[in-house]
Amino acid sequence: MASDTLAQVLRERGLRLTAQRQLVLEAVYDLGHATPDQVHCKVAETAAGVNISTVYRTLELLEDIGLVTHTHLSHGAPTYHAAAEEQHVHLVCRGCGRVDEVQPSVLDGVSDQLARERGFTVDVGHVSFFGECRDCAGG
Amino acid sequence: MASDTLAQVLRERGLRLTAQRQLVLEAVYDLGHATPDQVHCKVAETAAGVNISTVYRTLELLEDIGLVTHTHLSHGAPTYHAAAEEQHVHLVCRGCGRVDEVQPSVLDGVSDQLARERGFTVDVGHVSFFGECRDCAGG
DNA sequence: ATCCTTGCAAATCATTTGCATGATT
DNA sequence: AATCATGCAAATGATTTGCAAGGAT
Repeated sequence: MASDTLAQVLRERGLRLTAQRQLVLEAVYDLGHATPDQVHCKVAETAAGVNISTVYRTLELLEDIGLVTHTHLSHGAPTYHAAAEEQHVHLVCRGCGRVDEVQPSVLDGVSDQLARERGFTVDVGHVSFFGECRDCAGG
Repeated sequence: MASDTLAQVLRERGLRLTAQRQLVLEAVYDLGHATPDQVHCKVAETAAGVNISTVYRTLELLEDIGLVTHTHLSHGAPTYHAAAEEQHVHLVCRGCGRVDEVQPSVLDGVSDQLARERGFTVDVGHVSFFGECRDCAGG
């Protein structure tokens, strides 16, 4: 279970396991992709008193620890998601705002080419494509 | 010249040509990729009194008009660049922060594949890859 | 008992907006 | 002269931080 990992990693660092930290981590797992504010709302469903600044601090901590990652979709809003799911590419639809995911292998060709021609190593875990999804294109 | 286009487009809309608007547009051309703040600094080199809110308003206007575009690189900072150069892919180095550019044609394979398999139309003018450039990888 | 975490409030930072003054057409 | 644009300052929204009180080990 995820909370076991959390407890363990925290202990290794001499940090403490708290209800807030468990809730924030669960919220990230549940939501898939979420902004700090959305995480805060989700957490509030269970524990209304949790402060937004605690959410920020906890997300930062969880990212440090390696349990979550964040990306910047659309207009600069940071969205957090579980680190285990890191290896994917985001497809963000400008029409409906939906965030879809695809295998990072779609980038194999590009990343090879960029490595060869530019010496640039692409971080395939942090790629987002903006555009229009099938539904929005059809309508 | 660019300012001719600016004057012309403004006139068509019943808007006015001002020194500030010319300066902001020039700054965007000069800087290549720049945040509102960087544009403001550049403009200040010539006209110290220009207000930051004027820069924001002007960038928005220039984007409306179609002379500049903006993208979100790295941690959510919006960067503006000339619309004429829109068709390129950004390579953002996490090491040194440098922003390089490549032809959007590197994405031909991926965008074809996503269109076929997902029905997703990639906006190739707004793609950024994060990673490590040759210099940073070597050191 | 120690010292990490939290909540609260204030501080910051980026961006936006209202309004009176000043500039462009 | 008629409006549009600007500067200024205050408002806003997001995120960060200081600090004292509370909680985990």
